[in-house]
Amino acid sequence: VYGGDVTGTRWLDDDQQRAWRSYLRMQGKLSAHLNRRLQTDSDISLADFDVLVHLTDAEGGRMRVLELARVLDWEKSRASHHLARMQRRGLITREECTEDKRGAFVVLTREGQRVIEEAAPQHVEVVRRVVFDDLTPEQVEMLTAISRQVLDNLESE
Amino acid sequence: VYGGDVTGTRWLDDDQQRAWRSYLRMQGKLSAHLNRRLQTDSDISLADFDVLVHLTDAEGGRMRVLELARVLDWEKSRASHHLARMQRRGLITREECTEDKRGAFVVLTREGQRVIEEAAPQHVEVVRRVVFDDLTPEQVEMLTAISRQVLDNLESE
DNA sequence: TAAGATTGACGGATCAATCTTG
DNA sequence: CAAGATTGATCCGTCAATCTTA
Repeated sequence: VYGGDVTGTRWLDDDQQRAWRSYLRMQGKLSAHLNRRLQTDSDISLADFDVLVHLTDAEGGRMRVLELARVLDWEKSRASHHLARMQRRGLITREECTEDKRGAFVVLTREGQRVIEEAAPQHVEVVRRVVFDDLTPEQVEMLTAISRQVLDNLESE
Repeated sequence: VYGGDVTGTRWLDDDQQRAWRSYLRMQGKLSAHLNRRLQTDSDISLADFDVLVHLTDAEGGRMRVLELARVLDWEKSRASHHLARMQRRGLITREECTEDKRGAFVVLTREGQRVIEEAAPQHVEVVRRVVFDDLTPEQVEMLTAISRQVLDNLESE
């Protein structure tokens, strides 16, 4: 379809089609792989991982729900549902916010800390091996440039 | 976390971290955007789109379920569930396979055909505008190379 | 009324179990 | 038993509605 020709639409040329199909295939397989590894190695999802990473980086291992949603680029309801599941599994807790009684803090538990410390090195190792070990510095730079260009274009859509 | 330094793990260097974070952000926003546009413009998901595209390209608009799952790189149960939903919405039908009575054909309906013909040009337009219009031919080539390298590495994991 | 957050309903994805035909 | 396919349970993500406090 990306290369058809029926109407006046401007389709993709051959190189662009090749790039687009490779990208789609790669991104699907890569995220599936990272998720699977994280799940089998550390019993968490990529989403759990991201939450734990951000909490670890935050002062006192605590963050407001909306702040977390903002940095992760998640809808607030997604954050709420996800945090509820993580709380059930003992990875985080909630604490009430005394200054603003509408708000809530998300707090990393001991167990959550243990899990992320175990998971992070293995995860980075996989990312390095699968993505970066065989890319030249020039390709790495280009990947950044391309991603940023696309992000820019998305902003102005 | 991708840049921490606690154990003997080899972490990512600054350029790699920058590239990885940009990529993750880009891929999340891009797929969200494409899905949202397809949903609001044509009332289908990206997954529906892919199914319809492959059926359109197939002889007689018909394909075996497992064949479809293979080209889309989906689990067979995902295919089954997804096709059931698409059938409920009238986009496809199932026909029994006379040669091998275990199997089933998935067939594009008139409505499915109408929908994909309406959706495709708009979708390609968005992809071109958001991804390709501002990339140099060199960057397009590099995107293909990077994607293929990562796919290769995934094969041998 | 708006901001911070949770809830419920529903479509989507995965896994294991199942059913039917080869 | 294996291959083609469906089903049910369960988890995830989105949307709209809701609840509470500012």
